[in-house]
Amino acid sequence: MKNIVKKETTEQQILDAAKEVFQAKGMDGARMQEIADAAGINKAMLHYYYRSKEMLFEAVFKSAFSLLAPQLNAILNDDSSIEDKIRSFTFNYITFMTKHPYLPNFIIQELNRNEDFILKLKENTGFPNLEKFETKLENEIKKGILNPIAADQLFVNIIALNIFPFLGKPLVKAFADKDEKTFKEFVEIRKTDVANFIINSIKRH
Amino acid sequence: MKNIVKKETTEQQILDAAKEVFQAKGMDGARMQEIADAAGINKAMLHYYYRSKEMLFEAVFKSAFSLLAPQLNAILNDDSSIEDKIRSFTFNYITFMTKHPYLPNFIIQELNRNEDFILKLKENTGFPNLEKFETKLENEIKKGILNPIAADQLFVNIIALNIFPFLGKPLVKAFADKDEKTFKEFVEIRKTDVANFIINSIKRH
DNA sequence: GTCTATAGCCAGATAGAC
DNA sequence: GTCTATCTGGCTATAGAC
Repeated sequence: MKNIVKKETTEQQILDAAKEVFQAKGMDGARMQEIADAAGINKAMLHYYYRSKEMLFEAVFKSAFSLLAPQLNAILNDDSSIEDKIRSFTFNYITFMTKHPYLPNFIIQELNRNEDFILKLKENTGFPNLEKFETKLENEIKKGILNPIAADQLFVNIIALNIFPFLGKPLVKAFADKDEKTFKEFVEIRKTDVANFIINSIKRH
Repeated sequence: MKNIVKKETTEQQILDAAKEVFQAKGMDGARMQEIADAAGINKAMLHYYYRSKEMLFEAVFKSAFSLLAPQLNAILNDDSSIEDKIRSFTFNYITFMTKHPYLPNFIIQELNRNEDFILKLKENTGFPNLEKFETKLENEIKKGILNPIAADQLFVNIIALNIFPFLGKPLVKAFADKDEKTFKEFVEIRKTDVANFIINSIKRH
């Protein structure tokens, strides 16, 4: 029986350190030396395990995106009502992002830097798509529960309202004169307010 | 009388080229050589006019932000009703961004990279603030025209819905299966749809 | 003001000992 | 597998001719 001590493999230590540095500095701003220091090992090890900076970055990026995709699929593919989807997504997403504040900016920035990444991601099974969401939405509109709205527009509205405060955090803090503490409170309120805002707009009165 | 030929100064040529390259690649990804090539002049000239890469970047950044700020002030400081503010802002902003698609991503990315920039910007007069918007909003809520909502939350919702599709363009294209043409149509629809979406949510029925 | 040439540095990658 | 030392190329910045 082996000791059950917290003994991560070197490979995993590197990946963790790389996540931290890449997410804070981006591909171009990150330095291999800084990643090595953060991992507490030698720079040569990075190349031993991941061959090149580019390949290490891709490993980090895929790992980051694979955290985000299930969040989106949850709203797109479960069977609850549109209203329930919106409420649970908003709450879960903001809770999740509070724990990973660098994540949205990292993904957006790198997707804009290199359009090919998105093609690689789409090859994977489990890449989010709107089909089920659209069917469900049209159904509820037909029933008169919701006002007419296009599925793509509604979906983009939902993720815009949830993601933007994290992307534009410095802007939001500056415009609305918030420090770290009041920004946290601002985001906390959104866990329920954003869903109310959306539902108020689309629900038939 | 001098010839009225299109003869920009070298300094302006450099700034234009730098805008293009910095906005596409970011501070870390941009290369002085590429900027020189885009300007059709020598690399040494960049340093002659702007001293260093950092200073050239700051000139570009300030110039970019000074395009964005008046857009925001328009909604915050004019005297029309909240509903009219939202309708005109949405239309104007999306029209403007269609012509400067790299702008939002550039500003957001660099603000996240270097938090000090926002402090420098706030020193300028004309930096957007919510005071007038908040007063106006509270007034209309009191009158019973609008449902209660906090000014900061509403303002962030408005800019989120307008800016996000440009920030997350690769994501939006991938999720909703759009090419360049259908993405343009999608954005075109938002010029009026986003305002309707917001007003529908906050207007008293 | 504009160019060519080059200094000086720094980062990614590898060779090779252990 | 892990380290130290080093190669190699590319980048910012400047010196100096015109």
